[in-house]
Amino acid sequence: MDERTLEKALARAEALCAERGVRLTPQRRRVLELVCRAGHPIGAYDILSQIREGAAAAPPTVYRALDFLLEQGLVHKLETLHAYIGCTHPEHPHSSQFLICADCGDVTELEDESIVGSLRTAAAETGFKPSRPIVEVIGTCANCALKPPRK
Amino acid sequence: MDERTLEKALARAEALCAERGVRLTPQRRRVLELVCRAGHPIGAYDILSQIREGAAAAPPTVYRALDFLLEQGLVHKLETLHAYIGCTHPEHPHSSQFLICADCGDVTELEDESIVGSLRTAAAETGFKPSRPIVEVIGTCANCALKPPRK
DNA sequence: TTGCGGGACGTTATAAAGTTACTTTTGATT
DNA sequence: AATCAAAAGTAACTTTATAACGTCCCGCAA
Ligand SMILES: [Zn+2]
Ligand SMILES: [Zn+2]
Ligand SMILES: [Zn+2]
Ligand SMILES: [Zn+2]
Repeated sequence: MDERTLEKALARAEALCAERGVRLTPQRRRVLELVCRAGHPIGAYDILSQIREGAAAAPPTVYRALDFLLEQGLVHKLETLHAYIGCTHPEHPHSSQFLICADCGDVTELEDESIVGSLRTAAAETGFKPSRPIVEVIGTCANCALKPPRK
Repeated sequence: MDERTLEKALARAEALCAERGVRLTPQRRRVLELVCRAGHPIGAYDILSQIREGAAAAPPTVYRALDFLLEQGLVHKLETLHAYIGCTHPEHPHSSQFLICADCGDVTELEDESIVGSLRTAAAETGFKPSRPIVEVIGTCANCALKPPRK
């Protein structure tokens, strides 16, 4: 994520948190910044080591900030990667889907109504009430499909 | 999984592996048995501790067996639970979806064409080539929706 | 028969991800 | 100023997974 986009994302997060009456503390803001700046999924311990460049810190510091950011929908967790990524449209709560390129590591966040719809329908048929649908598709992105695999 | 079903599942696994020219060794068979017997998602270290009741064993023993069983499509991994479950229809390779009850822990394996279709369509729109679609829906199963939450 | 060569397994150690429990600080409210 | 809860600091620990290397066993070729 470039500097310009980052600024906007952080400003938007500030505004959202203010609106919701929750505190985007400096720590939380810092973690959000690191997640966004990475531009790709980043692990909790990667975040931690970057934080440690400026100050002492331990795992709970990062995990607490991530918990907050996840609750507020400002970041998402990619379960298959054990990594976190900034949300591209945090304004409204949503259930999104991720396309994860196994070659270059790029991730695309989708919000596809037809996927959500088919999930809902299938669940309803068995009487299941979904609360958190996880959809992570591993594969090859358009870019990487064109060129020989990296390495 | 009851004893009767278990027998059948193991026999089916034997047959499949023979057909494919791969070896369902005693270790692998034992791990498959433990996964199936559990009847619900079971962690690698739970499997390990059960194996240890009979003999010395270390994590790689279990993970290697699981890798084999995953490759052969005899078990699935639930990424959100870090746990493994027997496949209900291992005859043909497939990409399935899981409904995971957060209350009772029960998991239903679906093979829903409309979900797969909508995933394929959405991916195709961005030029993404899916190889491993992960779909795990956390929620409440029909049974648990009826009665007050456990605990 | 002997000597590969590869797959399966044993063993030790370590990495990576996440949590618990308890203390201290901070900041808003009264 | 006193109070209280949310946030952050800190140390230890648990859980999940992998790396690295050695051994055994079996099929097959020389
Ligand atoms: Zn999002
Ligand atoms: Zn790519
Ligand atoms: Zn299956
Ligand atoms: Zn249930």
